[in-house]
Amino acid sequence: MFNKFTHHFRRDCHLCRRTRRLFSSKAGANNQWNSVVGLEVHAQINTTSKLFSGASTKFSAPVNANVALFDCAIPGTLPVLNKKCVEFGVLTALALNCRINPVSTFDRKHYFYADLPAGYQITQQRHPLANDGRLEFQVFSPGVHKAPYKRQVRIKQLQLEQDSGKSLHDTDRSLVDLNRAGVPLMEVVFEPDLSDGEEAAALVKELIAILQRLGTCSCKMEEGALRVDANVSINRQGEALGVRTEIKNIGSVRGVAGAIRYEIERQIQVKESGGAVENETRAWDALGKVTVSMRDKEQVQDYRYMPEPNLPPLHVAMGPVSQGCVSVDSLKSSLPELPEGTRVRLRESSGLTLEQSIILVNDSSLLNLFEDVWRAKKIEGKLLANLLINEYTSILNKMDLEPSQFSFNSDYFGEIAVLLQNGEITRNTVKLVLDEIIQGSTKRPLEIVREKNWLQITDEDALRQLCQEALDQNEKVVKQYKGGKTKVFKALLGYVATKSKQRADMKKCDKILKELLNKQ
RNA sequence: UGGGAGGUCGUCUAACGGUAGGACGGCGGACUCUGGAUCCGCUGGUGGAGGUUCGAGUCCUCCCCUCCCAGCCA
Repeated sequence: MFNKFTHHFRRDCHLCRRTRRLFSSKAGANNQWNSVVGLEVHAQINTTSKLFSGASTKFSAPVNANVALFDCAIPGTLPVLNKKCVEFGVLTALALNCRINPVSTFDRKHYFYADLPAGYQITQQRHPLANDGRLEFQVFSPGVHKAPYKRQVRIKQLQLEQDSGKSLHDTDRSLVDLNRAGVPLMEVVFEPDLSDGEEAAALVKELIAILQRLGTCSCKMEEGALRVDANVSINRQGEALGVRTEIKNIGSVRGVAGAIRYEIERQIQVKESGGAVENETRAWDALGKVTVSMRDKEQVQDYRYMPEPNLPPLHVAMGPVSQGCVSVDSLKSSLPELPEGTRVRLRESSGLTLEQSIILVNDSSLLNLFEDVWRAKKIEGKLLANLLINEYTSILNKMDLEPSQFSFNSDYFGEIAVLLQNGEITRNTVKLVLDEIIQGSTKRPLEIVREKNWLQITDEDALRQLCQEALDQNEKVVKQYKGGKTKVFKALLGYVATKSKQRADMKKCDKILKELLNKQ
């Protein structure tokens, strides 16, 4: 079930350098180790008010501005469950193919810390909102894995819980900000079905894409709206699973891959040198690119779980009669198309490649533009996708714009694509026309092309004339070519391209030039 | 981690998307020759993987690395 862990040596990889250094005295090859990775994801639910109080969840509010009496545990205050949180939780669980539990319950998880005024966190330990999901995702990391491949991970459970407050440590004192206390959280617990950091990062990316499509979480990791903890262990092929460590403080998708990659290597080194991996919590240090043991988490603490007496069991309606409960059926029917569904559809009905479908789904602006043009014009999908991914993105980059910051007229874009598809303009001209329009021209592409005389030159005689001129004007290069240095052929083509102002049909020129050279 | 700037022979530095050049170093040779001089020749490079293109150092995606500024570390 688990893939063999292999890490390909790269000279410029710091990890490889480190590994090689530490292994230098050992004959240890690391390729007989399996690595097993599981994730726990905390996602803040995208509601305007908190899980059990009416306080705002706004991120950048002044310190302690979003605190209801309940949030600071004033005696006598009671929790009131936010229905929206349940709906979003169920919606998310459905998207993750979970089994929704008709009845779930809340528990108190006790621990002592300054930013937890009640002394306990309300969570769903014993009977969570949903169980037993599964998610398929593509692992696409060019430069690490050659080709994209598919992976499936099981979801153990999805539960609702409160976020804690935040402590700010000064040099001589600590301050507490309770704005985050009670913010709704969905905790998604994945089964350890992954085998390396790249897969884990790909899973997090897919989860982010899904949550954003559903609108149930902003997924801004830099704001802590989505936090990932990873469990990592290694074992020899065929043997029992190893002792696992838990990694916290992973602040980015890249960090997910980096932290797990490092931790696997670290555990291999520990075991290869005769040591034992400890069951401990480690923190990812993104600067030093290492995981370090968190001393304060050394003692296993007893959370003293107990049922939350102030909240009744949570019922959700499974059938057609909802009786005021959250209705699973109606949420199910409101599920939008999920990212993987879009990718499959793009491949099957528009003929895109796997990579094209992944890139478009990663950017909703590009995707929308693609869909609009695709619906309106008869254009080959691959050609259109490449145009968007390469030429269009290139121009936006040059202007320092994100795709979402510019709204390109899809009608005009379609016209450009048709012009290219029909061979009326060259790919170089496509960029020029795109540029004109982004710079503010409101004319139709066809009009621009006509006005500027940018139509492609395909006439054989005209091209032959251009090619002959290239030979006549570049005797030295021709001599080099005849002498066997055939790569100078590019220089001759370049002459033609420049002379024609990039309007020549270069495929034809390539053929004609070769003919002329062989004739001489 | 975020924002900014970068990554081409060992080093420095060029190449509207069209033959990857030059300088220094290194190696070899020449100069009737001991010069730390001069000249000639050779050596050697696009951080990585995919993609677009007739053609990629240059365009697209992702990854890696370096520098600057600001953070973070219940």
